[in-house]
Formats: sequence, C-alpha cells, structure tokens
Amino acid sequence: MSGSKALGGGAGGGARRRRTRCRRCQACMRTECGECHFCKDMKKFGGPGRMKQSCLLRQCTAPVLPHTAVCFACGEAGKEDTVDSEEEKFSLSLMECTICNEIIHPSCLKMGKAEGIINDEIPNCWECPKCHKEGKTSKVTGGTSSADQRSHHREKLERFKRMCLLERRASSSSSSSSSSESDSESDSDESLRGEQGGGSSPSSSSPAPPPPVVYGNSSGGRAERERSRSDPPAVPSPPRPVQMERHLVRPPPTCPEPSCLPLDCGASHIMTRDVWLRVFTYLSHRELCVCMRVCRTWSRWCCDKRLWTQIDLSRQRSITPPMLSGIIRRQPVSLNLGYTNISKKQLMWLINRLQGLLELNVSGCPWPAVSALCQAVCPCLRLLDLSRVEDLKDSHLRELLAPPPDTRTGETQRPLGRFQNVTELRLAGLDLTDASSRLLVRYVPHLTRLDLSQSGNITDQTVHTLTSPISPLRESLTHINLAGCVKVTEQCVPLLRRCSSLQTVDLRSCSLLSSETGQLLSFPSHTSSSSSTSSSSTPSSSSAAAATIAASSSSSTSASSSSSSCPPEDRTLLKNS
DNA sequence: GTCAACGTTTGG
DNA sequence: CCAAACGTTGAC
Repeated sequence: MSGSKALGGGAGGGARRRRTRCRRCQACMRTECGECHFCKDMKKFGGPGRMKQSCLLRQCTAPVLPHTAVCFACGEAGKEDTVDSEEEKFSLSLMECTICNEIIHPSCLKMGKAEGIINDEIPNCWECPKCHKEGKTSKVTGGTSSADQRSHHREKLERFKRMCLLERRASSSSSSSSSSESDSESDSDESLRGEQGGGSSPSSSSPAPPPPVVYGNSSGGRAERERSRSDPPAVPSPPRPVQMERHLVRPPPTCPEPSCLPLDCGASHIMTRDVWLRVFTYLSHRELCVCMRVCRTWSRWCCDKRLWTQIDLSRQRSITPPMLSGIIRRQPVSLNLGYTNISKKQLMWLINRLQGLLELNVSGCPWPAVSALCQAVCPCLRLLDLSRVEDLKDSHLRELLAPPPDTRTGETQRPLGRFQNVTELRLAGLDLTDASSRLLVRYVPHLTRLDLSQSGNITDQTVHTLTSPISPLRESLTHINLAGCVKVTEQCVPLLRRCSSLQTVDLRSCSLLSSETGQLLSFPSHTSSSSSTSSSSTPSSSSAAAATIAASSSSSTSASSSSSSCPPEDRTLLKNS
C-alpha cells in the first residue's frame, strides 16, 4: 500500500495492514549475511541504503499481523491466548482475509466461520466466509467511484486470475482431487510430492499448527522474483498483491503431526508415527510418494525430512515449480541437480532456501544457470560438484569462488571465498587451465578431495601450485583425481609427494605418463609434515594408508578407500621415489 | 524520534 | 519484465 490507500467500500475491508516480522523464526533470529544484494545496499554495510529491503537470509518465514491490528467488528485485538482449545483459539484470533483485507475474529462473524478458507501458509490468514461465498465472482463490482478503487479492483482481479492460474497448473499436474483451495499442495512429479495434499480446506476450522514457513519474499529479491516459466513453487494459496507474489513453502516440521493415526471410529491406529516412520525408511522415494496419497496423516509423515536427506533429481528433463517447493519442504542435506535444465533463477531460489545443504551437484548444467551460485551464500556446503558444467571457464570459476568484489571498504577480514568450507570439489571435464589452481589454493583452503579428471589443459603447473609450500591444500588434500589429464607428466609425481595427507591419486589415462605411473596411486600418510617422505611413518592412521604401507613393504592388496579398484601398481610410485 | 523493511511505483 | 527506488508503516 505504500499508498495509504484506504480502499473503502468493497467487501467492507479496511486498508490492508502491513505484515511484520514474527521475530521468532530461524530467519528472524539470524544475523544479516552482509553479502547478499540487500545487505550490500544497507548503510551499515557501506551501501547507499536506497533499497531498504531485508537481508535475503533473514526473510521472515511467518510474517504476522502488526500488534496494532484489531478486529473489524469489535475493535479488539486477538485473544487466542486466553483460551486453551484449538477451536477457541481460532475463534478468538484475528484472521486477515486475503481478498477483502478485513481483519476479524471468526467469532465476531455472523456467518459460519467454517466457511472460510484458511491459508495455513501464513499465520492468521484466510479467505473470509463472506468473500468465499461471493467468492470468485466478487470481481469488479461495477464502476464504483474513484479510479483509485477501480485500479484496486483490477489489481484484485489480476491477483485472482493469477491464483487460478497457479491452481490450475498445480492441480493439472498433480492428480489431486477437486478441492485445491487453501491447503492443497501442488507437487506433481513422482519423485517429489508435496506434503499434506489432503484437501481439507473448508472443513478444517482450526488453524493449522503454526508451521515453519519458508516465506519467499519477492520484494525486489531477484531470487524470488521467479515468474513465468521459472516460477518457483506454485503454491495455490491466496495470493498477495499482484506484483508481490510471495511464495510460501513450508518445510516439514521435525516431527510432522500427528503422533498417531486417527481412525474413523475415533480411536487411533495401534501403530504410532514413530513406528510408521521406521517402516517408511525402507521405502524408496517413489514409494513414499505413493504412500503420501493414502491419507493426510501419511502425507505429512512421509514428508518427514529424515526420509529425504538426499534428493536426486539428476537428469530430470525439467525442474518444475512443484519440484522446487517439494525440495524446500524436505530440506535435504544432499541435492543432486546434475544434468537438469534448471534455470538460474530456480537455482538461486533454491539455494537461498536450503541453508542446511551440505552437498550440491550441478554437474552437466549450463553455466548460465550455475552462475546463480555466484550470488549465493551457502556456508554449510561441503561438497560441490561442478563437473562438466557447460562452458565453465577459469573466469567463471573465479566469479564463483572469489568473495564478492566489494568486501566493504576496510577489508579487515581476510576475504575468504563463498565456498570456503567446501572440502570436496569436483571439476571434472571442464575447460580449466592452470590458472584455476590458484583460485583453489586461495579460496577453498579446506579441500580434501579434488577431482580434476578429464581436464585437457591442466599441466604439472597445477600440481605445483596445489602442492606448493604456501598452499593450504598441501596439508589438506587426501584424494586427487587427475585421470585423463593428458598434459600432466611424470614430473607431477614427486610434487604430489609433498602432500602430507594424500592417500590416493588417480593418474589413469594420462598419456604422458608411463604405464607404470599412470595408475591409481596410493600414498602412505605422513604423520609429520616434514618434506622428506619418511617411509617410517607408523601405519596407525587410516586403513587406506595402512593398506598402502603394507603394499609398499610386502604386497597385500591395497584397498583404496575411495575407489574400488586399486591395483598393486601403487608400489610403482614408492619405487620411483 | 530512529531504524527496519513492506509493498508499490518507476525506469531501463 | 525485472530490478531499483521510494513512501510509508510498524517496532521500539
């Protein structure tokens, strides 16, 4: 409203109240990232302060009505705290109608409050019984007076159309039943179906348990601004104003309600949620999706994020909005988007909502899409697979790994990369040169596993850089894959020996190497970081190292920890040195 | 009064 | 169509 447009008339609503932070959700509790677009705009981060938007990572997931909101009918505030039962709490809480904007106690309504359609994505939000009844036909009520009002109506109309569109899209893709009103979810694809699709819309007269909500604010945030084809989750909840289009996606609560399965007779099934969950752990994701259609309760339980720690959508020809919302709801720890046609916006939208993500695979995706990561903040990420990303060049890798250019004015802290905590990086099959190795040394200092296989332009220089005395990787690397790097020569082998923790090096298919060296090599682990590779290091550490050492002295089969086949030729390296 | 930031408008 | 800018609201 930026405008104080008191849109009088209409369904009796008042000016819409601006929602405000809940101050309780995870997002509200965290601090500003200082790196996102909006943070950089803030004065406190040295920006001009013109955009006046919240940090992308701090967007409230459950925005509430302002404290000053009161009931349109009785003029009093929400009184849900004064009662205990869910039913009463609902009656005495303030509910805001997404259509007429009226805020009212359901108990103050003349008509049956059960006719309202609750939007449990946002607290205290519904389509009030009045609007729902007049419903979709409320449209433009003639040319009532001012242009202002007309434009407001037009806006609402568009809003409504948009909602219908979203709903249609959602319900056509899911086999979901008719009532796709408030609550029904939209997940379509078989591998990821949304939770609680149960169309319990009008009948559910009690507000849903306040769920954590990922509240996609689109206010200027490009990540959120998805629209058209890259629309993120098509959540068919009553829409916010046309231009805003806030996408609400709710991650599952840690333990989805209820704790037992209610039966028609009123009793509960003998098996509780925990027991069912154990059963569900034996099912594939596909099977879980089938189970979700059984009933609302199963639908919720099957969305338990413990069942979805790893989500694999690789090679899906298209990533749809329902898939995206499905991913967010499940909050996976590991996400594989390899060889999909995900768009930049979709990826950005996802990443900003998966703050707990540890592993991300975008191999084989086009660089323009992957470049979304250049604006992401993923402090937790440990594994990043960029193998065979189309058109990824040195300069792109720099963009990706280097910290944002304007690290404030002071530059007091050491500018560490965006992926500074990544320990495993896969860069196979890219068009990188030796220049990229410097980026790795500088910006990904904790790397333990590095895959540079099939990098035709990489030479010994890369190995030199990675293992130089000033490289932190010299200490951290345990596994390096240089298979198929045709420009690498025998010279790299002594260089590699400088790595104190190195366990295996894959040098297969390196045409400049002798057949003896061009193998998967195992290294003994050096307990000390002294340069001379003392073969006296006790075989106390890892099993792989122990196996290697055994291989060097006698000749037991060395079982590499990383790769299944580790030929006895490992010894060649030790012989060489 | 200050600060944060919501939701609309504007300009490219 | 999107990102930036802006007026204004709401918390304190």
